[in-house]
Amino acid sequence: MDYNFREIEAKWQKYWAKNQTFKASNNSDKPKYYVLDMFPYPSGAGLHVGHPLGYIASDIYARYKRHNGFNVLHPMGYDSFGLPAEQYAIQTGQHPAITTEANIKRYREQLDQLGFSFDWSREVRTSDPKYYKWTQWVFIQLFNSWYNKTSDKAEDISTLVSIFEKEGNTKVQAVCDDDVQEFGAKDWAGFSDRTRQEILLQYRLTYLADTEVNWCPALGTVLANDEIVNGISERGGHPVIRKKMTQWSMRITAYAQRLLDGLDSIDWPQPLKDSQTNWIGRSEGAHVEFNVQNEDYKIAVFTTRPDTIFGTSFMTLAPEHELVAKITTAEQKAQVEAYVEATAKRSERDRMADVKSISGVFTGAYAEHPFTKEPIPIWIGDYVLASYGTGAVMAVPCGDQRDYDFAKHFDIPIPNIFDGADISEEAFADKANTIIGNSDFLNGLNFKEATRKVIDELEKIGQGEGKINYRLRDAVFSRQRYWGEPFPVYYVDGMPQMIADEHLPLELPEVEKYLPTETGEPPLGNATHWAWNTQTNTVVANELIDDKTIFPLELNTMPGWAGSSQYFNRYMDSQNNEAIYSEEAIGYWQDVDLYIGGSEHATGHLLYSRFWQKFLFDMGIAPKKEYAKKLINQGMITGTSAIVYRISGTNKYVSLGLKSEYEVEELRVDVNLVNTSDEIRVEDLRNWQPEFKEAEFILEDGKYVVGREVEKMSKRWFNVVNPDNICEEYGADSLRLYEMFLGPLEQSKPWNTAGITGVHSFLKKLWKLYANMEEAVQPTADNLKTLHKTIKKVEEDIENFSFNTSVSTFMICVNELTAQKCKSKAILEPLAILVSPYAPHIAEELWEKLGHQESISTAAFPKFDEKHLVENSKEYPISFNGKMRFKLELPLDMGKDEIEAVVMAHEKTQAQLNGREPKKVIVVPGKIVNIVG
RNA sequence: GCCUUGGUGGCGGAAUUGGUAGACGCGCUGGAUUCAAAAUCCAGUUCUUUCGGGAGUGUGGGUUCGAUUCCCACCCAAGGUACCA
Repeated sequence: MDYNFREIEAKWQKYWAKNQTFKASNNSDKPKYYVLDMFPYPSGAGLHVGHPLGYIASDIYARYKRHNGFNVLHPMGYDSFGLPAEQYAIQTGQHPAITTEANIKRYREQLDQLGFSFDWSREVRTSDPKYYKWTQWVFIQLFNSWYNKTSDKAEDISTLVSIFEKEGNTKVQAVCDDDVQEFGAKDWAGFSDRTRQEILLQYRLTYLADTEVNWCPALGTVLANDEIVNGISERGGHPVIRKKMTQWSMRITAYAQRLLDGLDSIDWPQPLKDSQTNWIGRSEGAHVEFNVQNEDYKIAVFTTRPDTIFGTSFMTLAPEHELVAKITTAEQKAQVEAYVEATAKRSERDRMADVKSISGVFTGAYAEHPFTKEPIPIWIGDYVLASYGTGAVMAVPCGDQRDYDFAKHFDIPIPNIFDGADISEEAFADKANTIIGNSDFLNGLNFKEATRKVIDELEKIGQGEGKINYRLRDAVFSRQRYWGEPFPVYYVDGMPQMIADEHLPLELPEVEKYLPTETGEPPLGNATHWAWNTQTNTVVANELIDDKTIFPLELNTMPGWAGSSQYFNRYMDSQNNEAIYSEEAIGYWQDVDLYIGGSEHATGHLLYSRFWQKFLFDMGIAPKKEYAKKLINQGMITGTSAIVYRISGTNKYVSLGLKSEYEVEELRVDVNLVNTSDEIRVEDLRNWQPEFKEAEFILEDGKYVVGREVEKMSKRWFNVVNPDNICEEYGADSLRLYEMFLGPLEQSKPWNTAGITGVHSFLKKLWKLYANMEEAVQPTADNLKTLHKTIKKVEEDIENFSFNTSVSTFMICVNELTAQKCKSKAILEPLAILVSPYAPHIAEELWEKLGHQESISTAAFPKFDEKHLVENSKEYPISFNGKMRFKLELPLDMGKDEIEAVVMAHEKTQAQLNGREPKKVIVVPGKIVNIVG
């Protein structure tokens, strides 16, 4: 009987679903193992062959762990809030929930078709109110918390209130806004309720703040940096300005140090850890305050080089700095204002990317050097960013290249404060070789000594202190979108109030239009029923708002990363409606053992989710500080575009081999029309798109051959390959094997469907092997050697996530067993288990043929036995000067001297030496012989 | 610029601590089978050669009996990222 993969795969997919084969139990005597994939955004385009790469790898690992006696949790769900569904809604009026539902259905069909061992009973969807109830719940917990630097963890806000009642805020060590006013216990007692709320908001882990955003007035919305090209919106080409907006923020900066420290405890790829480290951007230095001459203002700066303070010859403020308007002199006013306005039009990314042009304006004001009391001119320049540090720089041109360039450009003096450094051409930034000179009490000191000394002196005069600064900023958590989680927040007298836990979820309201309102409010401003009745605890019509018992609700929604920040924990008990998850569930599963996903999430999802986990840990809601022990990045699969060549100015197309004879244009055509030999059927092309209908084709050898180009898989290049067609033609097992066979999991690699015939015929050969199986036949020594060699290699490969080499190993194994005419059940039975994580359908079918009633998924993984691999001779490579020239079979127990004697006496050795006398003979028993000379 | 990863036949890739470079598969060539094709099977396939051999893992050096593997310098590609003070 032939290998009928269509029948087999359908049969076992049905079996697994019916028997809930992969349903994981929350209590078991077996050790637990949690394998997690990054859940997909269900886009309208469906899955392409790049998506399943990581899912196949994690599925192999999950199945392998089951064979090794683990209780495996392997869930899947959907990150189903997002922009594309909203864009589609704006265009068509179709509710995003409907689009999303349809897309999920298609994703599910495609995923099912690939035979993954997911426990679908635990599925989550971030857009499902039953799920986002808990996203809202975490938000409320964050609101009700503050960060206590003394205990170095988040605590309930009530502990902060009792500190305020006892002693005010002068002593408390808390992470909070920069501009909090000091108050005592008496003050606190006298504050109105509203004032208290305002103060507490400055300490909460999620808080309202005015944040700078890229505002596009024409689109009525905020844009991300990458949605802006050359200062105008990518969509529509409208102007974009920097604008302050009141938004929710997450005080992730409170966790900066712990997020950094935690990296040491997790097995994540080093490049990923590096990018998180850089993103957090810890730098040690000093906070220094400069007085403004003749004014009562102070300019605070952060510097990593306080040792160079005597080299300060000017200061630069970010154009947005709040002091700019206050200190600018009348003569400079026009120039400064023009510059500030020009800067507001540039995006932050723009300003940062432009390294070459130097611009800035003198404010006319002077600061005063803290030690020399000399005047220092204050400039503004767009190379200083308001959002980093204090938005002001003490410029030391002799020690910093940017300051140097700025000084040169504007003819500002460049005093040299380094002993023996030449600064005629460029700044001297070498900390290690710094000896300070020309700097009063710092003279003769090196970087470390000078830094310590200057910080001491700054503290003495009350104008500075040592400080650790982080590049990491608090994360803006508001989005002016419809298709996201609503905030469980209503406003009383402008102050945010949380809806009580028991009334969650607060569900998204219906709206007529998904665009911002005419007054520039977010889409939820279009809702007619979006007010909170505090008596009935329900959403009611807006016209009922009386600001006594009925209040307006928050109009922003949460960002994309909200729903993905704790989903890995929710899977542990995803159907629980009473709690985010039960203590028993998380007590059993603890954390993710293996997480597989793309590296593009390095500083987004993978950082924010670590932050939430640490918060949940502080609150006693999660038992682990880090939620994923091990993480692996899968590489991207690139597409191989197909190109046809049109003779310029005609409707004639010429085959690849003949294109050099003409002047041609390259056109990309659908790769699915091309066969494995890069030939395209002209008739198919005519039917594909109207422009080819009447075209003329110039063939070579009666064929039209296309050109190929490797590039990102994208609809616009027509190079997207869907798994569906491949499953139909070759089966899921072939696709699974082929995706793994392509190359190392972490590397990006091009897709070319042609090669799949190799793994497909491997499966056919495997199938054939079992057709002649005979129960009674005893395995030969060769059979056992082949089997155990394979067990050893496959086991090592899976442990090392080297799935591509296992596929080769299977091929070698089947080739050898076929050559040996192996019929023994004692060999074929364990072989089926070895193959099963990779090609589960065929493995189940063969397992059944072997006479088993139960699914192969729980069969124990075969045990490797060294004794079958013991050899007693070795084919020694005989090298001359390191180059292998011939081989010689010798017993493994032969000694060094004896080997040398045999080799030297050999006729081929003599022929190689051609009369020369060898200088040296290296013999490594069991490995190699090398003759030098 | 910086950080990270990578560079091996026509292609995807393999080579476990430095020890036979090119496993395995695709493609290609030849053959068997077939009326023919598909499918299947067999043989060959890094380059070069005077058929003895010689060269060869991005480039140039180095360490070593021996380097794809270790060290130094450089080139190229991909991804990330910053006027970060």
